[in-house]
Amino acid sequence: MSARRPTLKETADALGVSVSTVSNAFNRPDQLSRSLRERVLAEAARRGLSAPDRAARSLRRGRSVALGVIYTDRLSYAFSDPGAVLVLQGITQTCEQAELELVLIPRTSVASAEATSVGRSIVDGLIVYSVADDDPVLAAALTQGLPTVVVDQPRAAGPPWIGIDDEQGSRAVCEHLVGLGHRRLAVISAELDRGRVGGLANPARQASSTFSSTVARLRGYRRAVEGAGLDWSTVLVFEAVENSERQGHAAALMLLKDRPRPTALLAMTDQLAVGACQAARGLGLAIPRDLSVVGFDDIPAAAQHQPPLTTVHQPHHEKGRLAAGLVLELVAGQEPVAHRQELPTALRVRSSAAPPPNR
Amino acid sequence: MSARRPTLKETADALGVSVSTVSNAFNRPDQLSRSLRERVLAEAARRGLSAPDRAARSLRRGRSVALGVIYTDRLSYAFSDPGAVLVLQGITQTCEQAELELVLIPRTSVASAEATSVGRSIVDGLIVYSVADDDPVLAAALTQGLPTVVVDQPRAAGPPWIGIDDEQGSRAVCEHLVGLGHRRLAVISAELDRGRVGGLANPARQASSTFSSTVARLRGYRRAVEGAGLDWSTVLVFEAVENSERQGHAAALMLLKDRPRPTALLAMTDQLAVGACQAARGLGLAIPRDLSVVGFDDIPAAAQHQPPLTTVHQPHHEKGRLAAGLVLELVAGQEPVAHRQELPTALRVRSSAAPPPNR
DNA sequence: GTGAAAGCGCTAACAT
DNA sequence: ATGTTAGCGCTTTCAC
Repeated sequence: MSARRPTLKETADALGVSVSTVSNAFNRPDQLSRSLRERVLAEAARRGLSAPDRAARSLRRGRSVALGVIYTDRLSYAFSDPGAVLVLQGITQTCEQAELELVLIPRTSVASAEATSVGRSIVDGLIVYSVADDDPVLAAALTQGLPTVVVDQPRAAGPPWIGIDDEQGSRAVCEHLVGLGHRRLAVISAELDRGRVGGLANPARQASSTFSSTVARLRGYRRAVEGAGLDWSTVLVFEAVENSERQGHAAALMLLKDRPRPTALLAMTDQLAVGACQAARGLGLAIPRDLSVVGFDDIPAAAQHQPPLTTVHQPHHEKGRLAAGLVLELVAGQEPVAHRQELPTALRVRSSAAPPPNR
Repeated sequence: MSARRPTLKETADALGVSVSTVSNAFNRPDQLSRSLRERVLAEAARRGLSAPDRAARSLRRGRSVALGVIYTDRLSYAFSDPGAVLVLQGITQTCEQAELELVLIPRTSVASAEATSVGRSIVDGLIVYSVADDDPVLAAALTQGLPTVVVDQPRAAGPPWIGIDDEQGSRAVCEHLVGLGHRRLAVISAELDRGRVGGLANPARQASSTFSSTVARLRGYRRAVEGAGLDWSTVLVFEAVENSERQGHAAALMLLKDRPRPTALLAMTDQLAVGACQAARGLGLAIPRDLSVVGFDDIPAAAQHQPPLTTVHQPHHEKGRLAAGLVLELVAGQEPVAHRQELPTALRVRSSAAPPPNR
């Protein structure tokens, strides 16, 4: 690995021209004669200089050619969440078209100032994806004046926002269950706050949640439950500490201990639902005969699952595409057409939910 | 969105101290008194300056705090390939631990000099993942002296390499099929070259492939076929132009037209295999009764598939982790312990392959 | 413990 | 059509 990166100046000196000529050869072909430009580019290539240094260019121009993404907590989790992968794909697609790099920014564990750093010049705009209401990263980005859009959470954020109507979606699945005749329900919830306590969460803890999508979905369930004349306080809520089948499994095991046993499980994500199904099966319960399980997200695996999961569809890919497009508008200095875009969800009735047993 | 990003100088002036003091407050806490540091940091925070400008810092220091990834062709495809997603997750995990950003670098369609640009200072190291032998991007990175490691392809690359023994893996599945009694085989191949012609590929075209993993897998199949005393030229090879179920579907439709009909399909990826299964089913063929189908990769969906896919397992996640670790060593200036790491594959016998019918 | 000054590599305004 | 020049915002000796 050689030491120094070739520079414009070097190339210029070798050719006996000025740096700006070399710079122009790269940036403004029309500013010099065709032949000179070719000579310059050839010499540059020979020296391994395929383009001007990015850091210097960014510093000088005051902007880079990249978008950043910040995801809740551990960045690597984004890749184990099929929904997040689709969102990222949508974002990437837009970046690709705009020939922009995509910078995945990890959250450092340390709570230093550095930790919330999202300096301009390394990215021109930022997508803050699914972050807690009290996450300092949003404020940091905003005070820096970095063009920022929020995806999903926090819902109440000041900057442009793209997400779905979580409450409506969760209410729809829950009403479906209630409509089927279920009266004993239990919820497998996503994270309630950054503390991620996990386990059974009483109403007080539910109320203190700082993940606004979680809050909204919980509210949707609750509305449906109370709409059916049932008492929300009888509905057990288990907080999963991460979106994984493992947690869904653990949650179901816990919830199914309750007596009389719930006849339906409302999982806040499909992955949690899948894990719950496994747990139920391990307990000898057939789905949907002995137990109904519904999810949320409609990840690709939901339809493949046995039995196919009844769930709430949301346009992940679209969400990503639109979010990236919105940041681009912001970066370009345009006033975005739509400051808040709430994308529709749709109940997907498949076969993991059926009327409760012995009825 | 405010105009300018706050600077160290501004903060320094407001406080009546020098820029270097502010810089020290961020970078070398021990260089100033505790109280001054606190005052500085407070003032900085008030101005929305959470950290020094990244571009300026990178320029000055000669390095950034990021790794880059370049993936074949369209970056967004990486997110629709479950194997690639796992590799990215592995990479991300290592980045996270090292508190490094991950830059996904799109390939620009234009074949300009700019297109192959991977300037230092925006990334400290580069992972070139699954790229054609003749892809100019590798040479560009190398002549720039950017610490680079290759994952999967090209296999013969000069820089450190991490991948699997493709030939051994494909040979193993194919021998499995031959051992089951299959004599009429057909192959659904991954891309043969950057041109991506698609469709049936004769031996000449097969031989001209510039994707070295594809070449190796093809060779593995061939060895197994010839090892059984069969003639490779009777084995139809269909080139898929992308790794998708769709292409697998199209390929199978084509290959199953041949008479006598193949009794087994060797798909070079699980996604192609899944698509092939769908096509076969559409033709009224039961798997594995009427047709055996095997894949490669052992993506998570392979085991979930109906029927569970017989395939070749490879450690995607591990590959990503190790690759990122290797770049890190290079960046640190260390001579890497292992310059070439060939990770093991393992045949996973499940139920999508069985003895051929009427035998 | 704090400040002054040089310069990282580049671009863009201005000269020629 | 090409060159000169002044910084972009920061880090880092080196003085004090």
